[in-house]
Amino acid sequence: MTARPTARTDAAPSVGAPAAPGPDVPTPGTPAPRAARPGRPRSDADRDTRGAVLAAAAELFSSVGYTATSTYAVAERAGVRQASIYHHFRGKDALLRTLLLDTVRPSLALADQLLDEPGSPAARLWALCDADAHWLAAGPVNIGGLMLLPEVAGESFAEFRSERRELRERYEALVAAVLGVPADPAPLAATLVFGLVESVITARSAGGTEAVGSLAPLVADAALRVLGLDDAAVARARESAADLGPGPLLLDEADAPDPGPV
Amino acid sequence: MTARPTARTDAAPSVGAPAAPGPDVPTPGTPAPRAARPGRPRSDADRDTRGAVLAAAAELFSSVGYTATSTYAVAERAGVRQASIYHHFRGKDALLRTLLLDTVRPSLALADQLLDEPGSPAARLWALCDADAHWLAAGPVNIGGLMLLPEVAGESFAEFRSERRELRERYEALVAAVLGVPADPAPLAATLVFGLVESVITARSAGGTEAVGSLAPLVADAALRVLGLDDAAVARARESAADLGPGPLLLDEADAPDPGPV
DNA sequence: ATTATCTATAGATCTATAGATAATGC
DNA sequence: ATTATCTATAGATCTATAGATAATGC
Repeated sequence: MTARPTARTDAAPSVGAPAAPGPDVPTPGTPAPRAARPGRPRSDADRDTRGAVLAAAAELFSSVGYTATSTYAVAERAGVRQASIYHHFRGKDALLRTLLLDTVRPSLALADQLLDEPGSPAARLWALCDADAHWLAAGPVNIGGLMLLPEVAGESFAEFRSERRELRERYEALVAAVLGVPADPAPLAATLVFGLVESVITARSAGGTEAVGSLAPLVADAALRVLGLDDAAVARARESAADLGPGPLLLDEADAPDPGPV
Repeated sequence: MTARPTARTDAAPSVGAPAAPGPDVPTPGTPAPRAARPGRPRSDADRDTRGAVLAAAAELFSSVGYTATSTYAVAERAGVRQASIYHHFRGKDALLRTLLLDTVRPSLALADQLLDEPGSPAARLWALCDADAHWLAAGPVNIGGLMLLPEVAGESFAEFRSERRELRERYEALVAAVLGVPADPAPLAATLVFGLVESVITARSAGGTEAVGSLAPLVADAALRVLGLDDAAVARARESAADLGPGPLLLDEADAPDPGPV
């Protein structure tokens, strides 16, 4: 008889309210500048409906959850009607699938680049951890939270899981190289390194963006310490990581969301 | 028009099927030994409906998700009818609230005990990390996954979040003691230590129980390495942790689920 | 003709309550 | 009288499709 809890906000969106003080709470960033009128809208180069839908889904899925977020809520935040989502995406799962692949692919590309590069394994692992941790800490939403959603275990997201397994294998290869052991029985320590990087996600969930602002290089340092490197070796790796090509810098630029009108 | 995806299994529960090879997939552990007949059942000391409902909820919430798990699915797995859940719990959220508090409270009790104990801070932090990591790795279900559910940010779970914040403060105090710095501006390294312990959860989600079987002491070692201790200091802490009272042992006993009839 | 949006809705859940039924234990 | 279970269902969503509408761009 009672209403079941939902993400849907039928009441006015209370734009002026102070909003919950919690971390990374989805605020009504784009207050839906949409003409609720049938028919194709007049051409507008600045309007990117597909991107707006994806951005809204990223915010809501990562903070509220996948199943707990209705397509209605995504549409409202994106400034379109619920049914319009289906013009751009096959279904709700296609939204999450797109977001997940967009998240893992830049990391995988950087990992591949670093595996080919010359230089000490420690420096390259440092660079990879720093870049991934920074990417997770500094993005406009806690995008990494998408990977932790239990629904990602479903079959719709097998391709993402496969690419993520590949990323993990890159970490394992680099960790093995740092330890000077064969990569085939994957070193258990790789789990710890991978977990250190991922810990940015949960720290950000709990403490908000500011709690992880300067965390990335500490994560990278910690990864090498876990592998048994001493202070001097860690410092050396950190410094040579700076000379490792433009990978991390390019990644940084992708952080900023599309600012809209030019 | 099309059915929306759901956790509900209307078809026969395929008990004999090999089940998905994935990690920690909820298998029909207790195949519902229930008499589907109205009226209070005859007294049975071995029947623990409340416990069965909680166990079913833990399995499904941690693997499928909170919103994605229907009360119908919980009841089916527990061997009762959907409405019977409400005789034992106020609502679906009370299920998750109970599970979360049952998860954090033993950890918090152990942390309090270790904070009072004499002995080196490093040894006590080692003991805490090992116990928590073991607890997360060895329980019958990946219970830690409950903490990572996005729905836990909701107001129904404020009490859990508060207790968890307290646990985090215990970690911060121990980390500060190990580092020899004041505890008030909480050391950033505590985030890394906390994250290392939590990484057991995501490692288990991805790789199953066997992937984290022997991880706990490695996590504890890694926590101290992250704080800058060298091999010798870590080894010393690990050994003195063994003499630190019965805390971890008591916790171990709580792992086993109620085996049912005696 | 194609594309991009909207309105309306079918059909499928899902949660929580109402109320019947039957055993318990004072 | 109380407790523990069940059957049945009200009322509230939620997803995806059908089909109308209007601008685009060849």
